[in-house]
Amino acid sequence: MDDDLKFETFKGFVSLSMEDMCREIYIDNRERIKIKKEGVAVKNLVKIFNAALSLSNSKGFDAMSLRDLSAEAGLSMGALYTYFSSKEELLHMIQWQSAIVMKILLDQIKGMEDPHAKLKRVIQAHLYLSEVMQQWFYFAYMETKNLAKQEHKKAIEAELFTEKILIDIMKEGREKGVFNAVDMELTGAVIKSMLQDWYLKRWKYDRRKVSVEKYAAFLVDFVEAYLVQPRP
Amino acid sequence: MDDDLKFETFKGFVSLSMEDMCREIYIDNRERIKIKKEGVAVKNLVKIFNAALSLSNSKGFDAMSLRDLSAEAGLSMGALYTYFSSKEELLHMIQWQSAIVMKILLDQIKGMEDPHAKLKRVIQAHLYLSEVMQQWFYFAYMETKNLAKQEHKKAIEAELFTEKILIDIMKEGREKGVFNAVDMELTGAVIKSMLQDWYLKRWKYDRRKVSVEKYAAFLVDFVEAYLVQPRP
DNA sequence: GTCTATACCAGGATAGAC
DNA sequence: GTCTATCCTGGTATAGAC
Repeated sequence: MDDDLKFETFKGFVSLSMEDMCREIYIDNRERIKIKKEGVAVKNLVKIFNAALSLSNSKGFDAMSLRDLSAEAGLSMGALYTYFSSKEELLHMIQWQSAIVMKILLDQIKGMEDPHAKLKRVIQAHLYLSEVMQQWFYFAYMETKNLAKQEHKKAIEAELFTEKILIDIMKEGREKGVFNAVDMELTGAVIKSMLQDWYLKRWKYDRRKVSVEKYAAFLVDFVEAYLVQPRP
Repeated sequence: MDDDLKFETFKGFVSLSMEDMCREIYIDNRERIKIKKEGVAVKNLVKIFNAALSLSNSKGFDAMSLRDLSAEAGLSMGALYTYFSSKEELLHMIQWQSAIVMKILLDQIKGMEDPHAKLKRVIQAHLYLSEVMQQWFYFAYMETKNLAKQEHKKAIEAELFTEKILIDIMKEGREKGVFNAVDMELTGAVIKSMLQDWYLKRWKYDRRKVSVEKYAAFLVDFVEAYLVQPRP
């Protein structure tokens, strides 16, 4: 099956480690960040974002005090403020990154023809992406409500964007006669919810020792059963 | 179809309005609450919980200050503290209620024999329940992380409890030979995630004008397709 | 039973030494 | 570039008048 994407392969060609992310954040915010040596800045940003994600994902961004953050990151309060000018700015920096990454999804299905293969690929890519960046995805989901109105709207659009990709694939499959006629909006919505479950309930899948590849294979089966079932 | 439960019917025999909930909370906490006239107490609890759910569901429980709450509920700070003795106690009072309600689910499938009917009923009942108590379910999901360790554990058990119900139905169906052999843990997990999506993404389903009955019918179809598909 | 006034502290943010 | 010391707002909580 050449439409099958392995997790290891995927990890090989995306550069999304904590350091990759922090370097990108640094470059995007060169003017605002007071530290000018890239090496120093990236090293500290890694500490800051690791600490920030870990703390806010366990107790909530709002409940995380900057003193907590300072202790966990091993930097003083003063040092923190050379990387962002307010707690809210920190929130936006984190939120922003996870949104940007979505474009990777689109790349993954470019040039594919077969709707079955395309559906499978988008499910795999979404899960693999959220596996590599679990903390970022979890944060983005849980802290949406804390965003300012405009940013909040953008987050909602990001969710609908993924659904749109799914719906387009279903439409194509319908036109080519390989999928059933179904309510595509609802189908897209529930697929999305099952994709999200993977990064929202890691405690559950970890405990049960379900790998991301297994979950992906299951999900593809599950969805295909509905899309190609023989109808009476 | 006599296994079909209408939303209106369901609403008729559950008593879960805001006033019902607050009366129950009052009775459960008679000693702690300083106000002794039931009529007065329930009236104010309605105001308090309405305000608390609305505020915390839009900005997060932690971000909601008691000054906010006081203004929204139309009661002074002093008055608030006659109903609970700390913000944390308020959190627990809210969290506790939504857990208790779960037992209604079990009642709903008692005495049913056919696995198909049972599955349908549990999906409908779960969705209807979360429809009537949307704010409570949303709160319980989003604020789990703020709970003390022990309470947090209880919340997780509640999630696994619902899955257990689903898994038991699948087992029964498997034994009776009416369902396929599937990975029941994974299937239970994704059904749960789709049930949760209904109360977590109300903005989406409202916007698309999807009724709870329509969503329920869709979900039943979707799941059945997987459980009874002809296998090669 | 309810309010106002106030105590007290934690949190975000910054100035200035090193 | 980083730290310590400090400012001050806004949060939780309570005392005591009505």
